[in-house]
Amino acid sequence: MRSPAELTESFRTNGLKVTPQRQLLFRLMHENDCHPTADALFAEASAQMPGISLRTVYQTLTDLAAMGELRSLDLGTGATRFDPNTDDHHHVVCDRCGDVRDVYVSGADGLPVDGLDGFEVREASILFKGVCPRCAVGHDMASPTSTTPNNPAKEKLS
Amino acid sequence: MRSPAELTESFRTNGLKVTPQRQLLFRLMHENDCHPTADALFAEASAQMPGISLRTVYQTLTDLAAMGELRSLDLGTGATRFDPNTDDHHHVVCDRCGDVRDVYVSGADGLPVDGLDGFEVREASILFKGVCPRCAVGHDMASPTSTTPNNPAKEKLS
DNA sequence: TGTTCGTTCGCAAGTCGTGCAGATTGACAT
DNA sequence: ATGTCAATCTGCACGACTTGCGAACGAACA
Ligand SMILES: [Mn+2]
Ligand SMILES: [Mn+2]
Ligand SMILES: [Zn+2]
Ligand SMILES: [Zn+2]
Repeated sequence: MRSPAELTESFRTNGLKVTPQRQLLFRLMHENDCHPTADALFAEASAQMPGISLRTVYQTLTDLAAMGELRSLDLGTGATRFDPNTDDHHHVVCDRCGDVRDVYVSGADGLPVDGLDGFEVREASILFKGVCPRCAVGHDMASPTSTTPNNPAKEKLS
Repeated sequence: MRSPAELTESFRTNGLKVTPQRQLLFRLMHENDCHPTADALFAEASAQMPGISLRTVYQTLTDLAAMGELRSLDLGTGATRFDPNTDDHHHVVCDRCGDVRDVYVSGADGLPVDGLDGFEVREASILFKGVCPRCAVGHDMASPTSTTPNNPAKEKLS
């Protein structure tokens, strides 16, 4: 997502007003990497701007998504999540705590897909579900003396 | 999903009762390939059994999913869809009409995934979005004299 | 045929998101 | 600086989807 200054510029040149509420959300989303829900952003925003309405948070996020400044995600966790990262990437979500992280899958394009006879595909998203490192602590059946030495950077799918 | 007879057997041996409502849903789901919502199944069921409740449809589908007899899917189309196909497969959904089809992606396992540091992945699902052949008719900007000769069996991702 | 406990049903309630309309205010011209 | 006007904000009601609850019901078995 672009910087608050760039968004301000862009909004004004498009006849859109730059309100304090919008500026606040520009700031809260910029460089945010935790895929917040509208409600979570409403909580953060309310701390800095008491009286801001949840309706406005929804409205602004929807607008930003429509402009392509951010992506709205349905990860099956109940509420829509908003993502300032507009790169071509995918997600992994923790079953236990709902934490979401970005993942990058190389070579996904070009895989043979059987069954889409005639379907004109416009978008493909990959969603991983599992358990995050924090939630895994003390909950798995691994040997008691050693945590599984997970490769911190690269693993294989499934 | 297993046959109504097999499910009946399985239910009874597990101390679960085989009610007319359940038998009907066994039949409606068996060999169903259109990924219906609870409400759609409720409509079908009501035709054959007036008075059956939507609550019971939800209950039975949830139970079957918990037993692994079917899968419940959140494809971002609003309502949960229920899938008697328990194979390892994925889905493509039409943006316009919501139609869903099964797709099989080979080689998805083994793709290098960057960013899941420590996440223990238990499941990976791929969701394609696009336009189905029926909805594409007369709505695209293709040359007017020829429909795009889509390969009917195999295409490449994205 | 009677007992029992799982099941069904109807309704209330919960979650998430949107429609609406009056009050507010940013942007710009005067 | 002030006025104008349309875009925006807010609060509330509403819609779609799903689940909680408890009384009535009925399948399974003796
Ligand atoms: Mn992301
Ligand atoms: Mn399927
Ligand atoms: Zn977690
Ligand atoms: Zn379609």
